[in-house]
Amino acid sequence: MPKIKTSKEEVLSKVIPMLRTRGVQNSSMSELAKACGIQKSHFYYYFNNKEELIKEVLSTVYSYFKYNLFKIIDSASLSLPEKVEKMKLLMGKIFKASDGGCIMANTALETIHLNPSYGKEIQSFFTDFIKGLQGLLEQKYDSDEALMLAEQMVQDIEGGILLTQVYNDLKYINNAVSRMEKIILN
Amino acid sequence: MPKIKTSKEEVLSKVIPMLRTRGVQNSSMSELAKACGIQKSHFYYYFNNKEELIKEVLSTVYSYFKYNLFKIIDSASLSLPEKVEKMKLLMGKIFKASDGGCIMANTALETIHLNPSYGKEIQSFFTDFIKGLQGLLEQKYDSDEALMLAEQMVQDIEGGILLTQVYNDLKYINNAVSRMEKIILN
DNA sequence: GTCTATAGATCGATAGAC
DNA sequence: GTCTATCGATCTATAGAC
Repeated sequence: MPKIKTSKEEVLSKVIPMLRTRGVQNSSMSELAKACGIQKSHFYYYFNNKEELIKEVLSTVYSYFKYNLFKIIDSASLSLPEKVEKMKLLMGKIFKASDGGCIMANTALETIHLNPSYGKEIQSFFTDFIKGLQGLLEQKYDSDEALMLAEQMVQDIEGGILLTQVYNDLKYINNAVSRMEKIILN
Repeated sequence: MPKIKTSKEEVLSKVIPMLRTRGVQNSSMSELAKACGIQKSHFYYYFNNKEELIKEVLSTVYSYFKYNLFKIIDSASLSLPEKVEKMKLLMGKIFKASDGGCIMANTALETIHLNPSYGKEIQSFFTDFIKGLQGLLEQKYDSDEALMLAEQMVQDIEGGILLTQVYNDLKYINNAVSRMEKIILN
């Protein structure tokens, strides 16, 4: 029997798009395992239970987002338009609308009133998202106004992700991103 | 056992807040029945299956929203500020953030990639929501710009409902509503 | 592969209104 | 005696977990 090593990272990367489209409650451990090409029992070798799996998924997404976001924002070499362009690419990766939208928003709405244990990661994600945009805006606006605008942008984008899925039409998320770009670049 | 008549409407009204907070998948027929003070089996006297129950819930919410929305928008006797004020009240009823936010958005994100049968009602809801706001805006903007602004408002509000739940802080939805008010009233 | 709990769903029975 | 609202018991499938 050849031992093919499946890494935890590999499992997580296969599980994330599944959870993003199907949601937490609608994804059974069996389905998730099958999507990874492993036995369900092997899943419990990596994760003690489903809740732990979800937590690791959320913290994986969060870490990835946070690292790349601040790499852009804090870069000394990038111009503002270049930063905006890279932000758009990053958001495109995180918010695959055709693929279920924003896993943070989806998980928040699905679980927040039932299992608060995911709340910390979700809050951190949105806090950093807002902070990142605020940072870009502070080149042209004072701190308070930058914060308010950043919050508005995140709301616009998340609402756009919702409508994009409801109507299966990318224009809503695209419009939100255009508005963001226009305000940041003046 | 005495014969106490429970109406379908009564059942729906008790089930709606439950579904709004807990979501579709997280609300079992037993729990829903218990919340109504009836046996699970009696639920199937009113609804053939869970899917039918959810459909009736969504169409109840949609009908209520649609009727009241256009009663405000199309009123000949109300001034624009009065209309905005009444809109705010209506939205407050539909989007009880402390009670789970927007059942249409929640259900959309939870089910859209799994059970498209709820899609029609959800789309109609958002279409009317946008149309209503567009109607108010057309007193001051041309039709195209009014539509774009209305879409932006809905996205801002829905994103605000999300953040309000994530942070348990009403400021996000309140800010979105303030922005809406300001733009409509100039 | 097996455990246990629970999901959605169905059935038959019963108590009263007509 | 039938019709209507209700309940308790039960079935089958599948969930998470080991």
